[in-house]
Amino acid sequence: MSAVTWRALATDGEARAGMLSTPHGEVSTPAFMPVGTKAAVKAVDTDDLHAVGAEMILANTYHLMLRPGADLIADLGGLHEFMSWDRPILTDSGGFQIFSLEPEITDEGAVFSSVYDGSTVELTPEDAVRIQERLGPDIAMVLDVCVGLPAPREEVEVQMRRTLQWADRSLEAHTREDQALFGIVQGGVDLDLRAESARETAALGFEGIAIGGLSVGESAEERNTALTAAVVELPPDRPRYVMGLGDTDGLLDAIARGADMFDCVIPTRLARHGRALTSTGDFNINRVEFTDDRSPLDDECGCSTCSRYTRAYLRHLVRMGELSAHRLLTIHNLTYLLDLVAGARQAISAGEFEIYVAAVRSERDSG
RNA sequence: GUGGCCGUAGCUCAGUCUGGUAGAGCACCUGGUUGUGGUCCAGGAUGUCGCGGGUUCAAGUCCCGUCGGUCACC
Repeated sequence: MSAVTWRALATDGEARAGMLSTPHGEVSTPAFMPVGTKAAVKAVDTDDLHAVGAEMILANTYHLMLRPGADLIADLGGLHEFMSWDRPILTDSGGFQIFSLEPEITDEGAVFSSVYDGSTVELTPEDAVRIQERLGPDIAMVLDVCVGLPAPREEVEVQMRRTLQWADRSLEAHTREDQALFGIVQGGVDLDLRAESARETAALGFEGIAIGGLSVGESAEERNTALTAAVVELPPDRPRYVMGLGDTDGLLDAIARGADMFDCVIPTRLARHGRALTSTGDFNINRVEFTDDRSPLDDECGCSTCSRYTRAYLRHLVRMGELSAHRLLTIHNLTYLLDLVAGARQAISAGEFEIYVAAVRSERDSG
């Protein structure tokens, strides 16, 4: 019996709408997962997350193993109880930190210098699985090696094969039956490597498969062709998760190619930097033209920020460094992206996904 | 009243001794940020150098005067 299953509800071309079932409930797909690296989506709380329509969130193995530690979280009842979030959680394995923190990598694993105190931290694929079993998310990810692009083909190939080896070891180490383990496809923007990685990863029998190593420096076109090359090799009855992707065009492109799940720091990070995502394009609320603007961030948005506050007020909060600015903009940006994928789900079910994409882009480009 | 110090970008100031394309930090204006260190990065705009006169090829800088601020003393 699988911890996590996915079933299709509708398809439109390659795009698919479906339902992901997890130990902590169901998630409609395509789904966008806000990022809560340290067991917190920055600036908001779980009430806010429910209010903006988030059904599943993401946390991070590397950060949580260091602070406060996986054993402590396990003692306190696991991630869900620890952070008071009773819906599905997915944890990233620390693979992205292999990209962003540049640890020493061997066949055995990765050796980090802790970002908190500089101490040496080793993380093997087995460690990542064991730690995630302690943390207790609904979905755990295998430790992978995410390569920044552009990179030499040899480097991409070496790390893709290493990721496959690690995937195999991860499955071997995985014991919790109430937790799913997802494999991760690598291969950069090389179509043959992508296809091979996808085939081999799929053959290992994961309950779901992620496509990683994208949005790390390649062009949108390269990303899309790499995505297609991978997706066609994946089993149609398993969820497909594109890691780290979260700009409007990227999401629509990936959904059109059959992707089901996404996460990205864009909405939350940009919010803390004063940038608002809207149906007519994104902008920095700091701009002087908004000084006396009485309109909401987005006329079409129904979030609690847009229903109550003007651009002029939000600009003031951002400029003064008021903490509420982070929360209010984060609520709005998450609402925008979650509404975007909700619209995609609806359009797929109605057989109108292409029309939806055209409408979203047309409105954005007119604004 | 006498003496000292100060007056340069929106703000705080460097540059004056030893004349040679007017600067920095902050603030301001744009843009960037993709499996997160609330950062950071990259560009940009900004000046009657208090005012007047003099010396000089050339004055923010040297000289004279003057205005304003400030401190000390009487």
